[in-house]
Amino acid sequence: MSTRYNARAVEPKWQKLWEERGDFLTGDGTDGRPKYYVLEMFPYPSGRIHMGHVRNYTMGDVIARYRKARGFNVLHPMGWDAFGMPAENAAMEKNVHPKGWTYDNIAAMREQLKAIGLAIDWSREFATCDPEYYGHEQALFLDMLDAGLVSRKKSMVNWDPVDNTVLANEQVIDGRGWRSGAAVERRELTQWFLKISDFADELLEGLETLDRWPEKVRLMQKNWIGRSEGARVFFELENAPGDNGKLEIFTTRPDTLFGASFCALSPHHPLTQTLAKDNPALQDFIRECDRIGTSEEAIETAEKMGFDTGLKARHPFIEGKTLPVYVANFVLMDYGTGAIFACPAHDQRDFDFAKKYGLPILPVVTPKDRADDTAWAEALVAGTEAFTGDGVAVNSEFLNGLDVAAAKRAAIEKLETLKLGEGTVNYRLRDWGISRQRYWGCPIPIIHCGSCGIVPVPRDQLPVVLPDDVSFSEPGNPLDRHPTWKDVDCPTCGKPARRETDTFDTFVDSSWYFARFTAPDAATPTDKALADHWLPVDQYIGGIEHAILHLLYSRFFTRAMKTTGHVSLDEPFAGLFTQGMVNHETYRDAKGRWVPPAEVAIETVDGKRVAKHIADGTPVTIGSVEKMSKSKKNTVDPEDIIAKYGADTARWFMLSDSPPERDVQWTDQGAEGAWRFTQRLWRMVTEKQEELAAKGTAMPAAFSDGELALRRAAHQALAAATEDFENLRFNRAVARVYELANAVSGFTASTPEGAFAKREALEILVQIVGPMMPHIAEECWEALGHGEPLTATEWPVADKALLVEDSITIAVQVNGKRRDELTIARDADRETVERAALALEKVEKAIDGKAIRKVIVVPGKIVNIVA
RNA sequence: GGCCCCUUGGCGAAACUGGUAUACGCAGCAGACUUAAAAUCUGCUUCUCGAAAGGGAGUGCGGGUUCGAGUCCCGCAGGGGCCA
Repeated sequence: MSTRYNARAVEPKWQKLWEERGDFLTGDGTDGRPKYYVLEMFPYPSGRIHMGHVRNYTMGDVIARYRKARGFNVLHPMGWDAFGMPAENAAMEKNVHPKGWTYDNIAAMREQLKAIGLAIDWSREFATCDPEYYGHEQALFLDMLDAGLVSRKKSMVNWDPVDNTVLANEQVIDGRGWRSGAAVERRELTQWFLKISDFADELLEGLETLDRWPEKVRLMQKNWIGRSEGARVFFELENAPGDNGKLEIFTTRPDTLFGASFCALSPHHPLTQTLAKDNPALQDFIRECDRIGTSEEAIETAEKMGFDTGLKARHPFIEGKTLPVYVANFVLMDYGTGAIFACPAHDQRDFDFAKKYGLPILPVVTPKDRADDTAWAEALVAGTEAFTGDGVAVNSEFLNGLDVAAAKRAAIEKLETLKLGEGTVNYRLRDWGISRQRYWGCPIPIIHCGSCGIVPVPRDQLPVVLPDDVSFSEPGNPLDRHPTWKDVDCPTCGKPARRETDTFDTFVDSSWYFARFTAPDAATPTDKALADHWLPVDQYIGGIEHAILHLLYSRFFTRAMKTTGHVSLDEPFAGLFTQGMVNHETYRDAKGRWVPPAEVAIETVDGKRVAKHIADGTPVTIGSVEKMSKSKKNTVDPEDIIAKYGADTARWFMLSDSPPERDVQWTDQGAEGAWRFTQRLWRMVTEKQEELAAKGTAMPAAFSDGELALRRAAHQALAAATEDFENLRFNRAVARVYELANAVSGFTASTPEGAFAKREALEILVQIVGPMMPHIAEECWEALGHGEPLTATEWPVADKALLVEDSITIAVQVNGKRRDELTIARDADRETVERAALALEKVEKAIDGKAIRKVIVVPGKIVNIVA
């Protein structure tokens, strides 16, 4: 009955059957099975899936199918992160409506995802641009507003003067808008904020409980939150205008106050703004600073610049000493208080600044072993680097002799006594600005009334729906330009008022979708009982690029939803897995243009790989291996691969070779290899079926050595692969499959016992393959005579008795060097093992008559003879 | 600059808790089958000396701990990430 395995015919057959049977529909969770929620980060509907999606969703699918077979009630949903700029760009470039473009893309991508054969409950699907979904999001926002978790304040933004829109920092490239190319300006805008910083400590402490998250991600979030202990210090100003008698600064190094040589204000500090009013030179300076952009990195790497305000600040500890006050470009308004005192000897930025403007550098901390070393201090002042390490305070009156930590405490104590400051904790984490001046996003449900001020849209009027009749012919926000949409009567006083025309940052949409999946049709944002049943997500899978923003926002949102009564937990994702990227070689033609892999033919000439154009044979240069990207054209289209080899092959290749957290390189040979294995598996099951015992044959009482070896191989592979699935080590599970397949291939059944062993091994093989290549596994399962699909079949259990060998082979070392090996009964005692080891000819030769000083016997592992 | 991670054959990689380094795959080589090719099957494939038997070296580099180190510790180099 052996024919070639035809994936193109077989895969749709099983996909149809699973759907008809409703195999992947999740009930309400009340059937008594333990729950398991597996989720992959939902895709942006760009219109086409890419290999990264295939890898991501295949991993989640293996987990979903494996858990289902293990008796869990699995929730594995799919949806669309459907708001965002690309839809508006398409509208501008191709004259299509964002809505139509998005839903068309969703339809196309849904079909592509379905072709991968994912075990997904499609009945729960939604898109974040569905008015139903974003209406609930608006309700959540209003709940948060009521709970005091929302604020409205002015903040600095990157403003693109051509597109008339705010840009995120990552959309500013070399100071220019990524789309328009216009020089980006810093502007102060009034925006809506979610008070994530209220949760800074909680989000930090919560990281400790996430023991199934990668250490790397937890560390990144910890750094991002950036908790630092320090002090606020009030400097009295001698000649400040108006009521600006005190300057409040934040410092993490109050121990270096005696080394202070100047104070510095952010260009956006209120005092700076006051001073600038009648100082054109300062106005020019501020403008120059603004040209650098808003990112910390840009500001850090820019050359230090300062402007002397002429103000003098009184030193809190030193009677009669005053410090000049500068405006400096490296001081951030958003961090601390927007003002600092500078100790050049012990801070690199202060040091660079002091050198440039000829300000004093006074070392007040020295390394512990250099306490009296004036030469060291002179060298520091003359050099180029500040000393930021731990040490001992000097030239600091009451702090002298204390180490940095003790000096900090003493300095804070003194400041508090003098009422000139206090110890405080500062966070790098800032509140989350969620206003975007864009059309394709969730409208912020607020009405601005001339009399009543800011009025929330009444809940019975939700959702505030985006208007369809908008134009993209000119830049700016189409909502703002719409002739009638923003005109509305004030819900409170009834007078004409105006809708908020900003929409939410799309990260808001993705901060709670995992909760909505637990009850996608609920009339409220969540059905609390169901959310509490299904959450947290047991295994979340996605790219490392979301290590901070999406994951931190979701953790915050979950807490905010708990505060507002929508869920009962703090941490939404119990387990997190960050998968690596899919890479491919790059190719360029003679003119340096990128060439897609599909247009390149590769041959081996004299052992070297040589590439040329398929079309005309012109030479192509093989470049480095990089992440698949449109710009480098080194992409492989999953649709092409599925059309050529089938989904199982693509899935198998994505799981083999590289560990899932690491990058994987797509190669044609690798894909060929995966395809060859599908064919081999099919042949193993369908050829020589006369060697197989009938289905359901009772286990014989005894087996020959060879038969027992095959049974052992099967059960050992099963036990190992089971553990690999538990730990998401898919590449190792793949290796187990190959090992077992090799064992089956090398076995010929010539007895009834052998026939039993071969069927047993083949069935186990197919079952291990099942979660990874579900279609061919079903086809094999059917060919083995099973009427019930594999999808509805329980995971097999390995026979423990077959996992241990009676006799084992251990290495025998002499002086730590392996000389021979020894096969001996598993339960042999130490003496027996030692005697057998010493009797080995090679061992005797290696000992060479020397006296044996010690024999180390580790049962089941090794013998080491020290001579 | 600080913190963190990584470095194993020609390549992707495996090695449980410190115990036979290189499983499994790819590529390559040789052979079988075939009129031929493809497909398939069998064998070989860390380096090195050797006809072989057998020996020596070997997990980026240099040290250390240990009976024993890919694995633990210290230093260095290269690559990557995050923060500055």
